[in-house]
Amino acid sequence: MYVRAVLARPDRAAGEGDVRLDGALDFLQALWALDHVLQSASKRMERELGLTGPQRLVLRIVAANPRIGAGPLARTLHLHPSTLTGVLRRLEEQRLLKRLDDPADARRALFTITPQGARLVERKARTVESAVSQLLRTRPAGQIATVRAVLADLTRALARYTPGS
Amino acid sequence: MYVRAVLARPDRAAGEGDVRLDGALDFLQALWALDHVLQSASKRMERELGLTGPQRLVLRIVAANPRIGAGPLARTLHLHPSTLTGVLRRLEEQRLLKRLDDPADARRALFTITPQGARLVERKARTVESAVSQLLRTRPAGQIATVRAVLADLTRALARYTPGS
DNA sequence: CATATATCAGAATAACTGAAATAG
DNA sequence: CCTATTTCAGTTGTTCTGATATAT
Repeated sequence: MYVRAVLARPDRAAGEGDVRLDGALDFLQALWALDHVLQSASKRMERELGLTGPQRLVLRIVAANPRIGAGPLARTLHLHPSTLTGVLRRLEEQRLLKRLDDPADARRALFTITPQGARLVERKARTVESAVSQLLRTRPAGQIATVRAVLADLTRALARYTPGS
Repeated sequence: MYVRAVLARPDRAAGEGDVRLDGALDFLQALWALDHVLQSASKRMERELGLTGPQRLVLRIVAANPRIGAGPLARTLHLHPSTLTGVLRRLEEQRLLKRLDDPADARRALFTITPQGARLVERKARTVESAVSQLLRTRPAGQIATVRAVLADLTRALARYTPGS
C-alpha cells in the first residue's frame, strides 16, 4: 500500500532500539484508517438510517437489557456519563428509547427500547455490523479470536492513558 | 467481559443463518471500544502535547515527505480534502507546519515540517504510538501480521460503504 | 470551456471538563 | 453532611456536503 511505503521512508537516522518503529507506525496508520472508516460509515448510516454507530450500539444494548440504567450503560461503553447524556437525548428525541423512573431510586434513569427502536435495530442491511459479519465468515475462527484478543489488549493498554478510566 | 455477557443474551429468537451474529456483535463492540479509546487518547494527547492523533499522523507523514501536497496527503489518509483543510490550518497556526507555494502549479499547496513540529513529533512518551509499539513487542510477528491483514480487510470492506471512497 | 485543486460556509456527533441539581 | 446519579453549560476536533474561488 501507498501509505506503507510513505511511512517506511525513514525520517531520521535509525538509532538504537527503534528498529520496530516503522512497524508500529504502519500499524498505527492502519488503526487510524480503521477508525476513520468506522466514523465515515457511521455518518453514512446516520443519513440512511438516521442512526450513528454508537447510537445503534446503545440501542442494541438497551434492547438486550430492558430497564438498564444510564450509569451501567456508561460503564459498559466506557463513556463519561455526560457523553452518554447527549446520545440518550438524541435517541429519546427520535422516540427510539423511552425513559422510565426507577421506583426504588429516583436519581436513576432507566431506559427501554420502543417498537420503532426495535424495528430500526432489526435492519441489518448496509450496516457496519453486516460488513463485520461478512468479513468474519471469510476467516478461520482462530484468526478472528487472535484479532479479537489483540484488539482487546490494545484497548486496555490505551485505556490506561485515557481520562474515562 | 461484562459487555460480552450483555451482548450474548439473545434479544430475539435465533433464526436461520444468523448463528454467528452474536460473534459479530461482540467483535463490533470491540471495534467501537477501540475506536473510543483511540479518540480519548487523542484528546488526552491534545491536552498534554497540544496535538491530536490525526494531527500527529499528518505531521509524521509530512516529516517523511517534505513538500507533500494537500491532495496526496488527503488521498493517503483517505480524507476528504475539506477535512484536511482544517487539520492543516490548525497545524499551521501552531507553527508546526509551513505552507509553501508550488512554483510549477499555483493551485497547489505544499507543506513541510518546522523545527518545532519535528521536535514535537520526536516526543514519543505517552503517545498512542508508544502504546502500540509496546504491545507489538509482546506478540509474535505472525499474530501481528494477521491482525494487520484483518484490519486492512475490514477497512477495505467498510470503505465501500463510505462517502470518501 | 472544462477540469483540477483547495478553501470556505454550514452542520452534526462525540468527547471531555467542571459545575450544578436532585436524591439517598 | 456527604455521597451518588445524572444532567447542563461550554469547548474543541473531526467529518461530511455543497458551493466557491482560482489556476491549468
